[in-house]
Amino acid sequence: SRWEEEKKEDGVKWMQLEHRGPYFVPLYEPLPEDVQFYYDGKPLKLSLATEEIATFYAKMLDHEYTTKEIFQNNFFHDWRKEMTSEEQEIIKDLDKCDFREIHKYFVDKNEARKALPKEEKQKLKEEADKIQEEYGYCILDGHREKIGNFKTEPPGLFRGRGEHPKMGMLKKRIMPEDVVINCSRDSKIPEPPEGHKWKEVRFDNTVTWLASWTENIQNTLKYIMLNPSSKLKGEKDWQKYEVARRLKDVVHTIRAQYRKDWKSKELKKRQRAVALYFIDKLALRAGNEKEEGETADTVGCCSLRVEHIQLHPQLDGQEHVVEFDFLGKDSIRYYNKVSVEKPVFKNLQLFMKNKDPTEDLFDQLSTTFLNKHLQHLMDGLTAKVFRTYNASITLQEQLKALTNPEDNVAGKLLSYNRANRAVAILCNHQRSIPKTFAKSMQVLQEKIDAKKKQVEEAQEEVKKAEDEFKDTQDAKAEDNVEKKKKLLKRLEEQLAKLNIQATDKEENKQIALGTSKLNYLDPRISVAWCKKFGIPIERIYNKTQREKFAWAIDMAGEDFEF
DNA sequence: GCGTGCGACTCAGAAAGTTATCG
DNA sequence: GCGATAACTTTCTGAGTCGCACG
Repeated sequence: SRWEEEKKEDGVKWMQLEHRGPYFVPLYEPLPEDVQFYYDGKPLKLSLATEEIATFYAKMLDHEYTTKEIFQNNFFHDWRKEMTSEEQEIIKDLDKCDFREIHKYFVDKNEARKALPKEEKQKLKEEADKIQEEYGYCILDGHREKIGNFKTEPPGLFRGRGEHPKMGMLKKRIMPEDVVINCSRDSKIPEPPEGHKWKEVRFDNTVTWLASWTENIQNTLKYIMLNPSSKLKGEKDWQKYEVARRLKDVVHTIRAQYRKDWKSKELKKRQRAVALYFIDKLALRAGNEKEEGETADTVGCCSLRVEHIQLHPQLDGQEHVVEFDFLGKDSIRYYNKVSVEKPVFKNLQLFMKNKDPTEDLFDQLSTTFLNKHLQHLMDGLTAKVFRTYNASITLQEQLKALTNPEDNVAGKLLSYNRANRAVAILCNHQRSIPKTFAKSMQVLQEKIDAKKKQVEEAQEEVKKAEDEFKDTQDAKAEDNVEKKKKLLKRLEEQLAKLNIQATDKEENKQIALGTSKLNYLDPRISVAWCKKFGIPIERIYNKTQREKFAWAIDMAGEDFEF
C-alpha cells in the first residue's frame, strides 16, 4: 500500500528534518503603576519576578481550585522561593495577600481585547498567522509538514487533574538554554533568539521530535512534534489499526486461553487471566504503577486495589456481579456493575481474601508481565490494542445494527452518533455536563412544542382545503390542497429533525465522542459507511479530522471490513 | 537476568476561539 | 441584517502506555 514503497531502516524515522525551532512566548510585561498588590491592606510594590508570579495567581482567582489548601500551600511555597529577601520578610501569610486589583486588571484587559474593532482583530490574526507560517511548519524528507505544538508552554501555576499533590506549583518559563533541538545535520540549523544559546543541538533520526525540554514540575520531557495530518503520524496511526485488525484473527484463541488460565495452579497466571478478561471485556487500561505522592491517585486494571471493587453474588436479578468504582486516567470516575463469569467471581474472592482495602487486587501482576505474555500471543500485541480493537469492532457492529437504509441523512447520522456513543461509553470517555445544557435543552423543547403546534395547524388547514375542494371541485381549490399538503410535509420533517436533535443531545450530555473518534475508531470503518450510504464525509469528519484521516479516505472503499 | 527509571510516544478533557444559527 | 447565543473547532498541556538502557 501507499507507504510500503519507501521502507526505511529499522528505527530510522526520517532522512531530512529542517525547522525554525520553537516559538518562545512573549516575556513578562510589568503591570501599570496604578495596578497594585496589597499586603495586609497596604499597597506593596513587588519586584518584577515576584510580581509576575503574583499575576499567575491573580488570573486564577475565579477558579475553585485557588481555594484548595494544597494549591495555596504549593503556590505560596514556590512564590516565596522567588521573592527577594525583603519581600520574604514582609510576605509571610497568603491570607493577607490581596490580588483583586490585579485580577480585575486582567479581566478588563480581556474584555477590551474582545471588544476591539474588527480591523484591529484582523490585524492581530494576521500577526498570529505570520508566526504560524514561520514556525508552524517543518520540512521532513522534502515535504512541508505541519507541526502540532510549535510554541513553548508559557509559565504559570501547575494545575493537574483531580486531587493532584502538585497543584499550584510554579511552572517555570522555558528559555532557549533549556531546549534541545533535533534536526538533520545538513539542514539549516534553527537560530536561537538574539543573545541566547540552545541547550544542545542533536541529529537523531531515530526519533520524531523537533525540540524538547524538561518541565520542572514532574521533571519529565516535553516535546515539539508533528501534527496528526503529517505523513509520519498518519502512517503510525494506520499501523496501529492494522495491529488491532490482526488481533481480530486471534482474539478467539486468546479468549479461550485466558478462560483456561482462570483455573491455573499458578496464582500469578490466574491474576493475569482475570485482568486480561477485564481489559478485553471492559476495555480497561493496562494500569502501570505510579510513584505515590507525585501524581493524583488513579488506577487502571493492573493497579486496581481491593477497595475499588465490590462483589455481589446476586444483584438486581443478576449473578456474580462486580461493582467497579475507581478513578481512572485524568481522574475520571469509572463506575460499572458487571455480571461476570463464575470462575472470574471465584478468583476475585480468592484475590481479595485477607487483604486490606488498600492492597493491590492483582498483587502478583505487573503491566510488564502482562505485556510480555501478550507479545508472546501475537506480535505487537499489548494491553492497549484491546481497547483499539474492541472500540473499532463495536463501531462496525453497531453501525451494521443501527443504520436503516430507509432513513434520511439526519436519521442515518443519528445512528452513526449512537454507534460512536456506544464506543465512548465502553471506553468511559466522559465530559462534564456543559454549563448551559439545561437551558439549551429547554430552548430546544420549546422549539419542538411550537413546531408541533404548527404541524397541528397545518393538518387542519389541509383538512379545510380538502373540504373546500370536495364542495367546489374547482382547479384552484385542488392546487390549494396540494400547497397545504406540501407545507404540512415540510413542517413534519422539521419536527422530526428537531426531535432527533433533542434525542441526540440528551443521550450525549455526559459523553465525550471526540476521543474515541480521534484515537480508537479505525477511520476506514466510517469512510466505508459514508460511501455505502451516500453520506458526505464532511458530515462526520470536519476539516482537521479529514486531514488527519486522509490516508483512510484515500484507502477505504464501501466494502472495507475492519 | 531483572527491576527500575527514563525516553518517546499516544491519548485526554477543559478552555479558548471561531463560526453558524436564530429571533 | 444584526447581535446574542449556541455549536463547533482548535489549542493546550497533563496523563497515560510501553520499550529499553542501565546498573
